[in-house]
Amino acid sequence: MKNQDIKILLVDDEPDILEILSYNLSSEGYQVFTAKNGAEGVDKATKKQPHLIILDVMMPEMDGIEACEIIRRTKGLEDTLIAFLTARSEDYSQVAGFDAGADDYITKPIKPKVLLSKVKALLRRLRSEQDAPEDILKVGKLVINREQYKVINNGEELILPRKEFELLALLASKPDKVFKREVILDKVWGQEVVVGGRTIDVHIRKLREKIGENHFKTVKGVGYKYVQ
Amino acid sequence: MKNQDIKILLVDDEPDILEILSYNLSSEGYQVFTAKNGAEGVDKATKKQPHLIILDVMMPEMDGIEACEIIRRTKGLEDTLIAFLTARSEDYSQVAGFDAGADDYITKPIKPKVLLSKVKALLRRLRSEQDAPEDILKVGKLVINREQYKVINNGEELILPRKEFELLALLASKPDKVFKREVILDKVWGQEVVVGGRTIDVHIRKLREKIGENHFKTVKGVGYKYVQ
DNA sequence: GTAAAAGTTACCAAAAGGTTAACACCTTTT
DNA sequence: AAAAGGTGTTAACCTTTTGGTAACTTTTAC
Repeated sequence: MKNQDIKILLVDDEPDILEILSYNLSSEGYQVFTAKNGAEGVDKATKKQPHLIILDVMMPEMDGIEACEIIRRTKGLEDTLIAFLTARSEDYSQVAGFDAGADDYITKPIKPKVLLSKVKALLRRLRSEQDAPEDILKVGKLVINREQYKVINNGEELILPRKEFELLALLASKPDKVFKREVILDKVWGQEVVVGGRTIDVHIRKLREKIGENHFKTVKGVGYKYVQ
Repeated sequence: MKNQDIKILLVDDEPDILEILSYNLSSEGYQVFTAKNGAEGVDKATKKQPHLIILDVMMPEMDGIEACEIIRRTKGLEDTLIAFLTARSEDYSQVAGFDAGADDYITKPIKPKVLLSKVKALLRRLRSEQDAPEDILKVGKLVINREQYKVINNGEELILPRKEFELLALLASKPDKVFKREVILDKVWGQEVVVGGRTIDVHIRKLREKIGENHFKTVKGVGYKYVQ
């Protein structure tokens, strides 16, 4: 995404601050909108759907924290980035602000360089961020990262093919539990798919080769289990 | 377990971070302790026995990974949950950290929502490990784990073939109750299967060999029962 | 004492799983 | 476009485990 496509909303009651920020951000190519108080800020946020909102904490009538809370509860704006503008001394507001859902702080007096680097950092996050808590499974020396489709065994990073990964993830999700062959087929292959009688075995074989022979126990007539 | 009963230790050299984390966790009701460096962290961990430790990776003197390794080797803290605080980019440390025994990662900059959901997820693990109702049957010195298809008799672990396991599980499910031969056939073999007249006897014989002669009483003309 | 029921043992066939190689089918690289 | 490589599956063959039976002995109940 280019800077020209990025919308930033500034909310502050001091026209000087608005002007300084606006100038600096505009000259980097960002689309800049402004609002003079919290209420107007909320209104413009809804209408313009900005990517980033820079909110002064101290404002008459509706302060930044209150505005932030409203924005966070507004549909379509839950994931909008919000940075607070605050005087360095106002320590209390930092805490309260993070609680309200702030993503970062910009302290006054504003240094253009710092401002721009913070904005860039925040927008970088916008691109990469997935808010879902990471899906990590750890069993002994084995770490399975479902999000990254990656396995670390004894500190060694492995990339497994999908079926092997899913089979491993299933078995390791409950160490020691025996998973019946039918359950494995259901969870890894899906209930409609029909595969031969040796298919699971072959995949187990590959996992034993890669992760270690002794981690996969066979329970004859039932299925397999993962043990540490 | 209520939040008031849960102890969380924060270890970071930056007072700001400690304050933000502390504020957010306290307001959820958790008991929060803090330490300013790795050494102090290890010390407080030993004294306070927290349920969860949030450790900054980058700290002067003793870093988080070193502290983690020490904690993992400390008696009584082997099962404490440990989460690392790390900058998103430091990918290498993820590998090293998991190797050192970390349970999860929290990336900076810290979003209170993400932090709290991660903490909740981790603590959910703590709870489910403790009070998950496992499929375990205990009869005297005999422990039958249906989920793991495993039997422990007098502390000795046995792996029984399926038919023997199921026969034992059936009889032990109601100690002293006599199971008629027809009932045993029905439950263990299934109603369609036809087997010879000595089949059950042979399996009982094998169980007597493995579990102990005197636990299996014959009731002539009726069936068998398991007694302690 | 006798017949029915259960115990015992050894043996065997079937079942289950292990192993390997080959194959179609993709995807990526050249 | 061809070559190379990866993936998922199957077929064929091998090994081990298992479940069951036959044949015989012992115990129990009447």
